[in-house]
Amino acid sequence: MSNQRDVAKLAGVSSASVSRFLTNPNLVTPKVAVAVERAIATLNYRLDHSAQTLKTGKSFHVGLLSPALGSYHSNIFQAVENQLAKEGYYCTIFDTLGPDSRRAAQSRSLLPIMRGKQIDGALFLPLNTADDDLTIEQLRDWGHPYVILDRNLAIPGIPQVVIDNYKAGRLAAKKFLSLGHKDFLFIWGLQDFPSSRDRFAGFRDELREAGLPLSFDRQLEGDFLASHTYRFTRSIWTRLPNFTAVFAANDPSALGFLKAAREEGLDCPRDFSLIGFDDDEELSSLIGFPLATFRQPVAELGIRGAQMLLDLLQARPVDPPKVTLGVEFIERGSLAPPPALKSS
Amino acid sequence: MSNQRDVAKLAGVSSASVSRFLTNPNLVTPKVAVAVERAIATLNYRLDHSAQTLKTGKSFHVGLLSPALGSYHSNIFQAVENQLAKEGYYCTIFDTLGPDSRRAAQSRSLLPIMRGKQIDGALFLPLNTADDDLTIEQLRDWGHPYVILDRNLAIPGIPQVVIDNYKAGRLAAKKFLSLGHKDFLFIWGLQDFPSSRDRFAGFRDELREAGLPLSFDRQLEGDFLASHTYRFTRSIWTRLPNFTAVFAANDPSALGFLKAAREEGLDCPRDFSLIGFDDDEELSSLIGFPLATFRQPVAELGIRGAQMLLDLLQARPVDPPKVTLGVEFIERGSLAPPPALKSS
DNA sequence: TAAAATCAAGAATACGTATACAATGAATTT
DNA sequence: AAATTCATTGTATACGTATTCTTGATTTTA
Repeated sequence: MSNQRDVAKLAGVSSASVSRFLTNPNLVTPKVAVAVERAIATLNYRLDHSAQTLKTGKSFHVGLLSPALGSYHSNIFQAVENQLAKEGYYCTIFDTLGPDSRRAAQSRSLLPIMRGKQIDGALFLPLNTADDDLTIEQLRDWGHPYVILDRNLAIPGIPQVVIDNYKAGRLAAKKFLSLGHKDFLFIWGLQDFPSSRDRFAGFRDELREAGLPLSFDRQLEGDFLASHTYRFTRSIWTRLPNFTAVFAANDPSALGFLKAAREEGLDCPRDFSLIGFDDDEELSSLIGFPLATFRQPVAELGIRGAQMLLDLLQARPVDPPKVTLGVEFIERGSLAPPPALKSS
Repeated sequence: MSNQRDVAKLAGVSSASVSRFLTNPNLVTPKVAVAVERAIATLNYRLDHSAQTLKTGKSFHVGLLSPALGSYHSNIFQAVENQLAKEGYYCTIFDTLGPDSRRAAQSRSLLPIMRGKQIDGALFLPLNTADDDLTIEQLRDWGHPYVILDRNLAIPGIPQVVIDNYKAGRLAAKKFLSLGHKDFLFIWGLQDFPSSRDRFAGFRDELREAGLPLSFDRQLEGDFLASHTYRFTRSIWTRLPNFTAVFAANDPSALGFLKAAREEGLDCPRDFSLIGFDDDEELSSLIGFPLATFRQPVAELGIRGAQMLLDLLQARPVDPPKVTLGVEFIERGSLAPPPALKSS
């Protein structure tokens, strides 16, 4: 491996000029530039990133604290990674689901991010509440820029990019109400998930304001999975109150519920309307069911988050400290007025 | 930020002792050990990773060259990450799907991995053939250890961990043959995918040896997606030869085909048998169809690959330079003898 | 008991880079 | 033509660490 001294010697200049050329080619004369450039090519020289980091204190490396789960997370990662690459930054995922990570978070060591100054900043994608609050607290007195993704925090001044799940919940309720529905069900995702809670809160608030509060027996437990929702729905079917409209925390839950309902002889949308979340076209087209749902701006979440972190890192003004992204409602055939109205 | 000198001063020892303590506590007297330990705690000192890397030439950081796609890839990542963490290594994903990555691969710069000595080694998860061969070539004269995952290469001496897709293809054919089937269809995944090709090759070879070669009109194009397979199958239905057994490159393809077949009045397994790949329990339970399939040892792929890389990095003997992992056949109700035999 | 061997810890140095400072020469102004 | 400014390059140094070499102290052996 060659270094800047070797390049300098071969090019007949000082090592300072080589460094200057690397930092900003305009800092040197065209003559030196070409000489250095040629020497670099000849020696196949590469900048030593560790030395650069040691000297400047900037690693051009950020951490993404995120669980390594399905496609939702990898979509975000992909968007983040691409956005960061535009300004020469790299990204390491610190899996918040690994066996060690939990212990690390609780021992207040803020994961291994603190390994020296290796990481310039962080994006945090919280999962559940317990450890996450700890992690956020640790991030706050970490001393480096960070951005929190997809988690609505009341604390002001914290840079965050969120998806407006609350508004989506209200929107779902509004849709149902405008069709004339009066008897609702809500199917939870994992209750730990802030997104799930926000969707519920919006749904509940809108209904409450319409004078139709959502009692506990109208809330079904779930875990975002079709299979579980299906089994659970079957097991409590007889105890279910009358309903004509169902809002589920995500598409698989909605379809799991649909399956159980069909086995009981109900049809959607004839007997009840259904709205899911997080448009899964593959799934619903395979089942051949036109499920109304919401589309989340997942890629934009990653892009905006990464851009915000980049701005913070370069001490550029961050337009708004908190960005809220809206969801898109996908209207499909699973919506209809309640049966009572239809027959009238 | 404090450094070893600060710690040394506070502890009343030399900075060399601090470094020694950090490297191996047995290198110093218990007395200095406690003094240093206390000073470290007081100053909240952290080792500077860049300086350590600069000095030692080891970054304890490996790269994972992989597309950031769905759950298959994030499962592998999670396994890799956890395994590496056991020996203190970290992992950065270099997305081989990003806009820059393709250009980088083709310009022979081996992605940004070469950024100085920042990366000690790499795991490579190839996707399609074109750029991948280039990347592999570059890895070979990179000078650092690397392991190739899930891509069967004939070149000997290259460390790789593969899943035996070829054998799985043969196994599927054997199953069909033992039930008495004689008319087959194969549904391709993306032809670029080595896994898809291997599954086909195994299937084809087994049938050929049984005297039942698989002609081109019995191979359907596909892209691993249910929706596309469904549409394509419908579009060529009338031109399809007689068949009683179908092997699809993955579960969604199989279910997409199933949907099209059902719309034509066929039933599985009454009229034909079906085998998928990469067990997707959620999906098949939601559809309520017992699809026979194969389960891939995805986690083990990541674990073995990471372990192999760790062994290479630490110059430990690597047991076999190439590890082949078998797949597990999941027998379910989509299998039956062909209708001709049944009626006899 | 003296000499040799072992050991712990301090002093000094190098890894590759970026940059403050000094020096040189050219270009501009008076 | 002399004085001043400015741009460009070279020299020297520091970032934080690991490690070699050296030194001084302790233990072992003859």
